[in-house]
Amino acid sequence: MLIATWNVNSVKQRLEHVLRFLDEARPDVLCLQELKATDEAVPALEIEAKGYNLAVHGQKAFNGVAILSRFPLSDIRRGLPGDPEDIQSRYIEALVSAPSGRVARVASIYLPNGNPTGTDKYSYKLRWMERLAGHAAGLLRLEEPLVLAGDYNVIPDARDVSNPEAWVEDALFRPETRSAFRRLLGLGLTEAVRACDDKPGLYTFWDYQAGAWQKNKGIRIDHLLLSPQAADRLTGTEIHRHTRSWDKPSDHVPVSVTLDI
DNA sequence: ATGACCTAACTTTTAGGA
Repeated sequence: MLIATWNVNSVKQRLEHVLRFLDEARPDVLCLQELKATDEAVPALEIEAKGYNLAVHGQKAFNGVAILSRFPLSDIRRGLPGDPEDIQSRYIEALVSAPSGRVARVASIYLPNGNPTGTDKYSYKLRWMERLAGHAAGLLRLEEPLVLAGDYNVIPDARDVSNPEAWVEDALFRPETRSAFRRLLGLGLTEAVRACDDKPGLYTFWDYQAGAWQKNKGIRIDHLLLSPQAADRLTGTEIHRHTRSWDKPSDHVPVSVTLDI
């Protein structure tokens, strides 16, 4: 089972890119973030015409997440539990049933950016990460293949950024942020890309500004976290960097895992 | 070169992103 995640920075602006990726990579499941569209505004017919089922948690103008799947979806949950006041659409999960009869539970996550630090935006990010840890702990007790995929807005390590000195005060790289990410891993989750490759300079995002792509000034912030039952079946990962050179690209590229499910 | 972008919206400027 090939499971991919991609922050598309507007699903309406990026529809042709999404359809092209579905044709090229043939993912069984694709998690999308930053739809920047309401449920009704997501181009469902075009996606379904490619043979995908669609579960959406949209929002006007900002945020918005979705799960696309070639296999049936059930147990769809919209919104991260833990704060009834939180109306931002940043979390959706579903149970994917493969033809083999095996299942995988998959979540599409758009973790808050948190900048600037020292504001309520940063405390919201840290609170959101604590809520995610609480929810993940519950999911792990199900002891099933689980993939928490998305834009975490976390640079886990200095080797995941081209110029770490410039990022030390940034909400994506601050010690508290990285510590919260490590706590998530400490629950028993495996970060898929690092389970397969420890090279520095694996990036998933390059800013639109200042020629970041041309200079390869990237950061790695899009991750797939696996339960033990998923990690046991991990056979490979891929960062689909070539999509960053497409015309009018997203600033993020897709990342995928292959699981023997 | 302390430069340089992109998106949505009750749009012609502002907020949010990372």
